[in-house]
Amino acid sequence: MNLHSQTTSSSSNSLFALVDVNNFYVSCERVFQPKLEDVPMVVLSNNDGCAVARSAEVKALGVKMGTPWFQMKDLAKKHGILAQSSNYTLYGDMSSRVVQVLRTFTPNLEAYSIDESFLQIETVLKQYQDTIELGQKIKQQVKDTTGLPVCVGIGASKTLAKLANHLAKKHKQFAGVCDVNAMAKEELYQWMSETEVGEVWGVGKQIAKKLKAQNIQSVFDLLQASPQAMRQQFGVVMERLCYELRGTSCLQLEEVAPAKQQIIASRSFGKPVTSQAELAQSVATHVARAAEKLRAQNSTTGALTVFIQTNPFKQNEPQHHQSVTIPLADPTDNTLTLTNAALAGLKQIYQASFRYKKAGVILNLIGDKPTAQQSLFDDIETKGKSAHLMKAVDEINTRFGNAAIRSAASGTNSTKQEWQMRSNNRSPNYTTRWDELPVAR
DNA sequence: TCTGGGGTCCTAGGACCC
DNA sequence: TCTGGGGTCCTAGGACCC
Repeated sequence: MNLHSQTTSSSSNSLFALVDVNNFYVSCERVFQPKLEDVPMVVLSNNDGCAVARSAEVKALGVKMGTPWFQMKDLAKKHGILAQSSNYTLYGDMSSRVVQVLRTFTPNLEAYSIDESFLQIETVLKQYQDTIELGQKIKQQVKDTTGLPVCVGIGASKTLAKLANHLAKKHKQFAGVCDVNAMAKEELYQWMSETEVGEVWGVGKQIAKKLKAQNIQSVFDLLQASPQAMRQQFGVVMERLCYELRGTSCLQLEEVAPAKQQIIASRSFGKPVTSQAELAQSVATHVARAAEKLRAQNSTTGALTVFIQTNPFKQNEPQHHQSVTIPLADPTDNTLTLTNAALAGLKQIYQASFRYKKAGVILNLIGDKPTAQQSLFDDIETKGKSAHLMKAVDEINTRFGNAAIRSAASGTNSTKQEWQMRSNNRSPNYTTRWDELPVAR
């Protein structure tokens, strides 16, 4: 159907910059409390559970991301490490300010995460002597406008830009800006052989372990591995990654964020919870937050999952991790409707004997009809029997996938049917096939 | 005593269809 | 003993990211 969906686009002359704020949460706190500059510090997760950001001084002490605060208290005392509770509203606001500054350089920007953006810079370059000058300018501009320190990595693919950014952060001689594209091959290979394979974007703990077992230790080793062989062992994502490392860009800039497929709202409890009433209260809160996010992206949801779980770290206590998915007759964004569904679900899975440590809800948006999708459906209806139909269906396919086509082709009940089908664990019997489309021929 | 909260994509395998 | 072939769609789970 869509021949292009599996292929990857490549262009030999793309150039990406990755701009990443250093120790983002810590840096945000320091902007508003300058006295914290140079103070070794961490920012803590909810309930002040564990460190989600560490200042350079703390990283130097070997404290890992996600270390529980109680485990590092001794170290903290010894080195005067300061802990801050997190303030996500503040970080979100600072994040958009940074993006705003970056947009003044180019509109071809992907806000990849709260503290990172990819920029496509081939066309911007003309105005600068070289990439390093551009990088320095970006760095200076962000610092002057927001007070936040950033590093800039540049490369021919997103993966290489990531790697460059890593080098810029880690090695002082780059002064915060590193372009692996402009480097002599020998120098790049030198850096690559000094960098552990686990640093590559997309190579996590598990894969790094397996790679090392076959003596692929460094980024350079991976560069030399055959992409086909890597695909055989680890799948298509890994193959793509190999090409990216070789400078063939396979991952495009995603300037407009695709609509979410899933919205999660969950929290750990400070203390274990045993009563259903207490769980119900937190579940209701989570539903309200999730529904807000849902409306913010102009969607409705066709199903809702509630889950509760015990403390997985308490291995000597009885464990319980239960969830239930509730299909909704009509897709909705109504908080009250969703709350009722969630509480009914909670009732089903709750067991009084357990000490619960976490509760949450997941809105599953597959089967919903966001605004953009709806307009395409309208297109089919109005253009009816013409070639436009196939074109519109094709466009829906590329943009929204098969689920959307089924919805489009089989009418307004499709969502309901789809969820009934899911919950009964049956395959659909209403799937409309290409050759059955009512008006195509 | 105390251990975050989001997300995505891919694959394997089963059910089902013709 | 033999036991189609080609395909879709779903779920669960694994791996990854920040």
